[in-house]
Amino acid sequence: MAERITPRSESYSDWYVDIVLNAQLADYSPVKGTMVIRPRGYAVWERMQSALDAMFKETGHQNAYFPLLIPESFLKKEAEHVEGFAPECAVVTHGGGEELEEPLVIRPTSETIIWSMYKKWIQSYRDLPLLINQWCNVLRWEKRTRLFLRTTEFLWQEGHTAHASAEEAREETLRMLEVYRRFAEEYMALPVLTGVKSEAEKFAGAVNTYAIEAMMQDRKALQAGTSHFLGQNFAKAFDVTFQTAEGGLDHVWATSWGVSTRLVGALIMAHSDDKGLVLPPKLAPVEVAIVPIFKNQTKTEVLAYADKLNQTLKGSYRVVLDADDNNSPGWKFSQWELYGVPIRVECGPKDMQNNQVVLVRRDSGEKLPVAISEAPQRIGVLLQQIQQSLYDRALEFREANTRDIDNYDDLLAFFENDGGFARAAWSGSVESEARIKAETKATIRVLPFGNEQEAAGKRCVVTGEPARHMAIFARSY
RNA sequence: CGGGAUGUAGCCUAGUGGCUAAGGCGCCUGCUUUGGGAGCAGGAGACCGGAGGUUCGAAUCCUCUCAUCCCGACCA
Repeated sequence: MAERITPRSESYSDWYVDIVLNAQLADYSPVKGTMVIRPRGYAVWERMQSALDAMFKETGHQNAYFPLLIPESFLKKEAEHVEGFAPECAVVTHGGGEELEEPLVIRPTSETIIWSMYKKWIQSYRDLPLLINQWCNVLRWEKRTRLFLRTTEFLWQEGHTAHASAEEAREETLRMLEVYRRFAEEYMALPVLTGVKSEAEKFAGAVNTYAIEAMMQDRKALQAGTSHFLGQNFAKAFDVTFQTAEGGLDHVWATSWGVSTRLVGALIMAHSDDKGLVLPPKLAPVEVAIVPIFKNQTKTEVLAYADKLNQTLKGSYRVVLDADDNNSPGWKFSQWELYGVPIRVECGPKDMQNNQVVLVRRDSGEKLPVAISEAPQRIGVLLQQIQQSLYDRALEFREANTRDIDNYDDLLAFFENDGGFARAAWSGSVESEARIKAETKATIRVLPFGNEQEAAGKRCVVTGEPARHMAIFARSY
């Protein structure tokens, strides 16, 4: 306890690890690349889940659960899919003490098992659309792992939908991308760019991959969610056809979309500071921590005063009263800051005399004395302000670190000296994207919607050929 | 997979061939304290990552091995 957190300026990745461990969000577990999500971290994930789940239900989706184990042959049915995932699959070869006839893959994603079932369930256009989501764990054998951001096993949500037409499936893909954008911005206070991924970055087996992309405090990009238009690729691989209203037979059109516990990592890296975690109020498991300040003579009165406030707030807020008398107030202040609680309420004898309490903002450190009778209302307003100012600050940071660049030397210099998001015209060729990656380590994070029009008349920043896109380049997680 | 680092009590660290492995934090008991990480007294807790070797003697030297972290390559 009371351990020093490495300052961001010294080492961003040490800082990140220190926050995760010291704020008790997660801990390393015995198997390489895996982690335990501790109660403080899991509570954040639960809040994310419940907000997202409600949004999925509102858009007509139902939850279901498909098995962890997938016959190895299923993965092989879609050519790009198997090529993309085979290297990172864990395979079960033995069960019940015997070697299995067919090895079973632990799901790296569930498209194949789901589409094998959709084949049974879909016969007619009347069965469509089929809109299913599942919350589960998946396993990808990653060579390099980082707490929350990339772990061998992680928790996520995967939506899989089937539609009667390409247009409808495309609409669904974009609808869910929009759900993710809203969630990131409204709940996580995280501004994101939306758009389509380049060929090199798209999902194995998709026709198009769309993503929300955020900037972290070290100016690197983080893909926070993806939504895929799968075309008829999986329907063809698994032979899923349906009778159209006109009596014909057609393959089903598909989408899939997901966000994972990586979002917790995004949340940490977007808002936290050298004192510890900073959580946006909407996702904070505890919104308000009350710290009474008392001496022996005043203990009873102050605790009664604090508890009265606690009881008043309880109905409306997620609040804890830290009545422990072993730790000093200063210790508690630091502790609740480390845990990222948005508002701390200090109340001691001086406050009692004035019928007030002191509200302290986690994001700014600002101390606000308020009349105790007004505290409940003021806290509500303050939580909203904190939520908003976290978003504003993150947006301001992103804007300040996004640069329009129109020649290759500047692009090289930008990633050499500054880093951030570079917006530049791009020909659309695989070679030029590969060259930028090789020389700057930056990749195309996203081709923002409407970028083609903007690119008209411009020349590719790498090759000088006529540009087809305005692309966002950045180094990424 | 390549490079680097690290494994000594729950955590951090000292100990680089020689007495019973040392200190800080945390933990337990008691007292005292409490407006920005409190103090005193007492206490529990370690086969020094593992195996083998060298030696009268190994946490320390050698060999092998395991694990984790960081950087890079790879990567929905």
